[in-house]
Amino acid sequence: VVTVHDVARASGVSISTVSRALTSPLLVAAATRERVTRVAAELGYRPNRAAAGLRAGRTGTLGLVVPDLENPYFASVTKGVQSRARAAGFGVFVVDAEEEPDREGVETRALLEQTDGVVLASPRADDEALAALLGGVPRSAAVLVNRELDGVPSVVADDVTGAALALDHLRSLGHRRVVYVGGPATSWSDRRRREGLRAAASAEGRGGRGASDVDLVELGAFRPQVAGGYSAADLALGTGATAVVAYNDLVAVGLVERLRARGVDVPGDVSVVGFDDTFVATLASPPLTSVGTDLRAVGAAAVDLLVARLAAGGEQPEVERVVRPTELVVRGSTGPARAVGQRAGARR
Amino acid sequence: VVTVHDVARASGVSISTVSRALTSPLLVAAATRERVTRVAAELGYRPNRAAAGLRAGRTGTLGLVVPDLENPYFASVTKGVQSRARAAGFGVFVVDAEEEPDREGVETRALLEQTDGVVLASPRADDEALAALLGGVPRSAAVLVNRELDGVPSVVADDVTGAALALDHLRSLGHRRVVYVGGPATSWSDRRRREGLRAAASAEGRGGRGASDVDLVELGAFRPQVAGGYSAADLALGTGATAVVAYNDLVAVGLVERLRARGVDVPGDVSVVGFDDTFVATLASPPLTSVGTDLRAVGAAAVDLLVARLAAGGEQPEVERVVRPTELVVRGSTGPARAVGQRAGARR
DNA sequence: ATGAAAGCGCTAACAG
DNA sequence: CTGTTAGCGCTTTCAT
Repeated sequence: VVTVHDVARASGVSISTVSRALTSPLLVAAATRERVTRVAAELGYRPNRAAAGLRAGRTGTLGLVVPDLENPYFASVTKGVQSRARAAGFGVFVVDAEEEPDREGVETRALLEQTDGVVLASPRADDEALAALLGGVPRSAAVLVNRELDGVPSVVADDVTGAALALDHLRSLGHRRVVYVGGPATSWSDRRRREGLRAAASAEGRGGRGASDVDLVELGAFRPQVAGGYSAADLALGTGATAVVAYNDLVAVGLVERLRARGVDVPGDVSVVGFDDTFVATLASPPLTSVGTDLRAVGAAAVDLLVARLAAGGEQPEVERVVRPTELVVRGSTGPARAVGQRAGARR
Repeated sequence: VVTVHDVARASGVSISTVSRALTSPLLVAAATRERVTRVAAELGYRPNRAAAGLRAGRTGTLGLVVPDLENPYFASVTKGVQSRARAAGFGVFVVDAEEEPDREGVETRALLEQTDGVVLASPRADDEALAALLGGVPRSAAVLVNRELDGVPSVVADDVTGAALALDHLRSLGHRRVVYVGGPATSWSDRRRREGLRAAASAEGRGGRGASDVDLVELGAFRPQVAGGYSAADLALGTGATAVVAYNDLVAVGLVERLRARGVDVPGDVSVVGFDDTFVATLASPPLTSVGTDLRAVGAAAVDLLVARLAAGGEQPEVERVVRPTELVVRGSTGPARAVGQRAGARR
């Protein structure tokens, strides 16, 4: 392995000049800098991050904790974090907490001490535990993704608006009774999505009829998986709603599956809207209308926040809350509401 | 941050004893060891990996390079690597090479020097470049996943057998003309899958009719995405085959999509088999029959290999090649071959 | 069995 | 602008 000493010897300067030439180019004469840089390249010198960090107090590393890497949602966030971090010169320690709040806590704590900062995506811990975890963060910084907490910078998608978009879309298709198949009670986004739906449902429609014209029925906590949607389908159908908004794309897929099995056509008889707009939405049949956001951009924004705080050093900027726009992507799973009583019976 | 010094002071011993008590328990008196351990826990001491590695020459870190984190295949491998590495006390640097061979090379090289070892999943580089990259690996170890190369330990799925299973399955359903919609020409697994299909096609059927009873038609390189399958569908149909084996699940989904759009029923008119058995296979409609392997186990096995080599130190064990079993998961996309001429015309 | 001391590779004062 | 000198936190001889 080639070290600063090798480069120093080969270019006839001291090791500190090598270090400076490579990390603070402005502090060394142009000629020297150029020579050192060239020699370093020739020798294939690569600074040892661990050593650099040990002395400088930084590690050049960021941590990322996600609940489940196999979930496309987090895969995208991870990709965004990874990519932006690399561009900023940081390596990324990725940890999969396997949906366990305890592991999440332990791993986050460990990362906070071994990295310059950590991105915590959709933490499963409750507010109290989270506050305790991130409370006395000294030199390391933490940024939340898809979750907000007092005093902690965060990047979230504008789910409230997104949910409203979904409801307005259904309203414009003539749906007057919409059911929401919700996710885990502890889910922060679930709360936001409900909020948005309620607000949009109680607001006047575009038609300006003066009073709310859409009934919103909210269903309880279902598992955020295909199985959850499958389980919820009969209940949803029983409400007499002509449209369903699902907690996420997977739930939507489960809903569609069960509805079809019962002979209910989507979108002919019932429209279904998903959330997150992961590639699952495009794969499903029919392809799902879904509310999504650019998840890689979310991850990248989180890194930006982190890097900004690190660069700021002592004088921390005020706690920033980035809200990324959401958009409704209309695909084949939503269509005009069928007039009441017009629904076809079970087929097949 | 609490360091060895703090623990040493609080427990009345020297820092070297603390270090030993925590890393080589056998070298210190039971009583001392216990006290130090307890104090360390009370103080919430967490060893600084960078510092430990600097002196000891290890980093306690593994690297993982994948072509695309959003690809469910690699998401699973990553999960397996992450999980096993953690269990073995290693952190994992994850790098997404974004399908670019150049970045792959650069990142791998960087990781090789900053970590104790790296797992290289499905490298896109050709044999030559790969050999150059991994050739003079000094102290760091490298393990390949889903790829083999002389002198480098690897973990691969038994795609040859898997492909044969798929073909036998189709044969048993009465299919006598099967088309393979292949992936990128540079893909190592593509070659193995073709091999397996050819071998099975040219072998006698279960019926022991003495001569090959299945025609295998191989189609050229298609993009390993849904779009690739969509593009290949018409060509595949034109061969007169009653069954299609796709390079992977995504391609299979694209095939099904286009076939259906043309009024060809799956599996009624044509059977389709995917590869990898990612969750895409379960989400598709109909759910895909697919050849898969436990990808998390693949990732875990790669870490095992790496850790074993690291533990071995000087006397490196011989180059191991782990071949993980594949299995055929039969779902709704395959069915009995329809008698010739019986295929229904375009519907809908 | 334990302590003292010497660095791992690098950066950050501190002097020139 | 550049060289010298201390260490960062830890492991590991080398003594004892």
